[in-house]
Amino acid sequence: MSPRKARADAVRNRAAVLAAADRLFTESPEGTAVSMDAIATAAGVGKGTLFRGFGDRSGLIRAVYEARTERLREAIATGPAPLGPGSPPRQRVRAVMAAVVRVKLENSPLMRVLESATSGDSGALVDTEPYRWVHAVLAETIAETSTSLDPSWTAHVLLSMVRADLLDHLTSDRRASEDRIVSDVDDVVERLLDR
Amino acid sequence: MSPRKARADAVRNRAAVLAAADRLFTESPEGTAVSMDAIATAAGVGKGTLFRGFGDRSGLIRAVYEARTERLREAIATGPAPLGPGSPPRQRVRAVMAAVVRVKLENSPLMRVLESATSGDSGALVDTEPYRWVHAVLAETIAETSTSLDPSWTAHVLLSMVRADLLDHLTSDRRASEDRIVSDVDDVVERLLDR
DNA sequence: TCACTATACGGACCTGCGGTCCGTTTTTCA
DNA sequence: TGAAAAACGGACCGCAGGTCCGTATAGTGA
Repeated sequence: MSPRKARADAVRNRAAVLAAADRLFTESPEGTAVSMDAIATAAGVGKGTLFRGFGDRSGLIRAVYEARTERLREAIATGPAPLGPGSPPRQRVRAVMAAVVRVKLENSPLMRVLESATSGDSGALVDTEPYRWVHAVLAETIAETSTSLDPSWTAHVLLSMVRADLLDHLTSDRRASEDRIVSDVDDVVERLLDR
Repeated sequence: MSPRKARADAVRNRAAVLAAADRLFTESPEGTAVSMDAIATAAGVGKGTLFRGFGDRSGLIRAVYEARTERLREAIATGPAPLGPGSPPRQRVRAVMAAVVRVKLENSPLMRVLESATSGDSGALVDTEPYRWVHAVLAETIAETSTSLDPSWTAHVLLSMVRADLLDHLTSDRRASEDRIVSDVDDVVERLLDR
């Protein structure tokens, strides 16, 4: 019944691939595509190994993304206030949004890749597991608030204003600093949760 | 000096290509890619003609998009109230947003293609000419409002909540009707422009 | 320690697509 | 009507995602 312990080389390779992919996505100059071959080569692994381990390109990207955001997800799911579940609703929504903005800005190339990789085929970003998860957390928290808006819709609105491409546009094309963006986002959150 | 009148066949072909592309993008089943070859064949034209006339794939998509939204842009730029420039600011923002939502919902496949085609390479949706144009109109109109929020940022927020993929998600996965979405959008607009 | 088997490996290979190129055809204009 | 300018179209190219299968190797039982 026990399906034999996972092979050591497979585990090693998976880690190597994730590390290489993370590095390439992050370092590759703005708007440069990163091919699967490049990732395989950088990881010192055959292409077959990539596809066996992650299914397809978007699977790999998702895996990298999940590795990068594991800590944040944990902090939100089980951490202390203001991110964790114990916090007062409004504070929590604001804290979560601020954290999301910071993570997206700090990993902007990866986030761009993620968001455009998922929007290509049938599965939109919005149908993605991580999106659904944050959306659910936000919606539940918003529901505990006194706002008269629909919680689910409001959560979508909040998340849509922190899409990676928009954030990127604000930091590059304009003079907006990270703090400024966080503060602008916060303004909108307060508006929407007021009343 | 006068650079010879445009050739009749070129004009005919351009129209045929636009029509074929529009039809294919609109009719192709959810999540099915439409290749340039397919468009060329459907238009009864060689592939070279496509690329000569529109530069590249995203150029073609943009052209189709612009043809489809010409009327709306005109109504906003020079039309009567509530869309046109004469209207009271808050009314105008609300009207523009409602019109945008309706157009996006009615042309959802095309809008999806447009938004993902532009987000692929360096140019994000946000750097696109049509986006910049609506954004400018909204920002200017918002500036005439009594809101304390930053007009440009607010305009970005408004536009981000009507991205095609989100709208699609709301209509398909949930039970949200077109009217419901328009009304939800309107709620947010009012919140943001209040005070 | 030594088979033996399940599992993973890796890179040659396939396919489809965006984009280019250039010999041929059509249109325009004098 | 003839010649030049402009457009045509489809063969062709390179690249990237994804598959396949013969080979290598980690685990397992004796």
